[in-house]
Amino acid sequence: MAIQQQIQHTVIQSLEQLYGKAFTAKDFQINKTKPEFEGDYTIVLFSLLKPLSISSDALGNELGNHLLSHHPSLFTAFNIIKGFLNLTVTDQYWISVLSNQYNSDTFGQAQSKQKRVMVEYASPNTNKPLHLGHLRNIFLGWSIAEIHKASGYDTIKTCIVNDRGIHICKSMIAWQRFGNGDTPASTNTKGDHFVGDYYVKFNDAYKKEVDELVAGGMKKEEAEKEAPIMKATQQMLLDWEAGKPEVMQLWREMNGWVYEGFDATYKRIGSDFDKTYYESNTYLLGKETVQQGLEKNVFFKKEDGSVWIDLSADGLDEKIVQRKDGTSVYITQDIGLAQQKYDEYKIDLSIYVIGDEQNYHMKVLQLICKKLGMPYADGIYHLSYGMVELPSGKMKSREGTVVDADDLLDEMENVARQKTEELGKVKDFSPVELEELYRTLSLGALKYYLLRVDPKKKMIFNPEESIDFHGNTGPFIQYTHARIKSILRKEHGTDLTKASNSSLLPLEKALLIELENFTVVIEQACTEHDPSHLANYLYNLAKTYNSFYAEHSVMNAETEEKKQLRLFICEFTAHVIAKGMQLLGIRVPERM
RNA sequence: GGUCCCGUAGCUCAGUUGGAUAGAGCAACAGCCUUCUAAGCUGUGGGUCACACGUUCGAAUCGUGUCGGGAUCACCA
Repeated sequence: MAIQQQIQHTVIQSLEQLYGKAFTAKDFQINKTKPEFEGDYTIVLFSLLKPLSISSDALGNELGNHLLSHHPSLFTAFNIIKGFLNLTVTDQYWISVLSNQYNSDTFGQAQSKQKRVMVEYASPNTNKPLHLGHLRNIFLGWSIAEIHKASGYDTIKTCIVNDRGIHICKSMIAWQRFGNGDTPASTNTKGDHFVGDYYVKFNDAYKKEVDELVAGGMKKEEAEKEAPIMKATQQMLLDWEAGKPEVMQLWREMNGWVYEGFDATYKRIGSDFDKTYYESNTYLLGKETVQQGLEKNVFFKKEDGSVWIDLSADGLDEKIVQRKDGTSVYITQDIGLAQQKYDEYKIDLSIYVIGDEQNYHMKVLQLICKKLGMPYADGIYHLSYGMVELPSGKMKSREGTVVDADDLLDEMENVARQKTEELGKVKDFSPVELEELYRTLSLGALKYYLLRVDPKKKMIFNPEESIDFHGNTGPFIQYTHARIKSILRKEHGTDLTKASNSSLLPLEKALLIELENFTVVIEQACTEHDPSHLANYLYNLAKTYNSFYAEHSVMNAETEEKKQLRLFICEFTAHVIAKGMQLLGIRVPERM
């Protein structure tokens, strides 16, 4: 049990015994004691004064003494300052944390909750390569899945690929017209970039045609509809829907190129999926649901045959769920897919990692599922994240200011190489080991940069700062790990019993307090769907360790007992850093 | 216009189930490598927590309003 919970229990017990009144954890607050005061944890007494009609000094003294005399192994001292009861936890308790937890590989892995969660993330289009925004999405999705796993959930990572529609036909038409039979292989181009280029070519050609029509006297609006290339694209969509063989073949081939490109990027960033859904398979889903909804009177039909739901009672608008021609709209497909996910995996929770521009849409989706009485409705959670902007403003594909994922990864790796060479610490590494290290460091920097901030906030991506390897960064934490490992290559802790009676220096204790908190942080990151808590925790842990490292020698400790104690603290810290970083999708090197 | 999100140091961000004198990093300046990795450590300066009012013993945190930024309100996906 975590220390804060233990304190809570003991306080509730003591209050019951002292005053015969039953309190719950909600009736008072326990905080970590501020560093300028003596003590480890603080009970805020104010909320208890009225129900007990007692002064804060009297309560503090009685409670403090009671706690000390009844739990001598837990508490060693207390003081009261202005209504705050500061408790000092015994060194023996912290050392026991070390001896109990250190050896178990399962520290940081909660027991199974017997629940299954599905995390959907990435969700790319097959007409554009992945960009910086996708990276934030993918890193968040991957991490939140890992965090749930560590919290005891069964997890399924999934991806819905937007592989059909008018926009996909655009790149197909452009390739037919301008491709000259080129392929990614023949041009030595990564498949997703290859196809993305034709999407751009389409837009160029389209704009040219529109301009020509306008120059010929047509109105812009009309020209945009009448442009021959657009008409051809619309025809192609119809042909696709009709399953015309040559269109299907081209579609499959071009999407295949894109998937090869995506897979290379996924592999590079260490991401994968257990299950991939394709919109071409799901876009017709949801029709039965519409029927059910009509029968249940959740939906209603207008004169023209279109089907709607009225959400005005919930503060939203009327929303269409089926067109008058009987086809599904976006929301209907999502309802259908939600049902399919549930049918296939019997999931308890379904997390959607999607940008915050879809907040309204996801709210509607969940509300409709609820109104339809779907058992999975309450388990839907939209992990909404803000846009990634550049210091110069928003990324705009039309203005060519989109930060391409592959380019960015290349650049990050170059910086990692350059910095590593400057420091010259790993000259004995083989070329393969060096490449591995550059990848570990550059990805660590990028992932940490994108994960350390609250997902729901939009963030500024500053190319120079994100590439920084100092301060609050991934490489700082990785470096701390490598430093510890360097010590541990010399010697490991062997005997903690010798140290069990020794007293702890402030920095030793500070480290143990933070280490003990690891599982609490994982749980918090899980329930709040927010990996940034974990990222900031790891940074603070690494900082504390580095202070400790600068202040106290491990190998030349004052006594053999101290040396053993510190070796164990080092191993425990390295373990927590490695495990915690893994939950963020970041690897830690042995040397750097 | 309706709804939702955001506004904390020059910059990027923590801190928000109400708690003590609001914290980090970057940038600037000053120190620390004959001892375990200086991608590190220590210190200095830097704040009207957008603003106003309210609730409270106590507000960056809760409420109302105002200002500023963003998203969304399609028979697009």
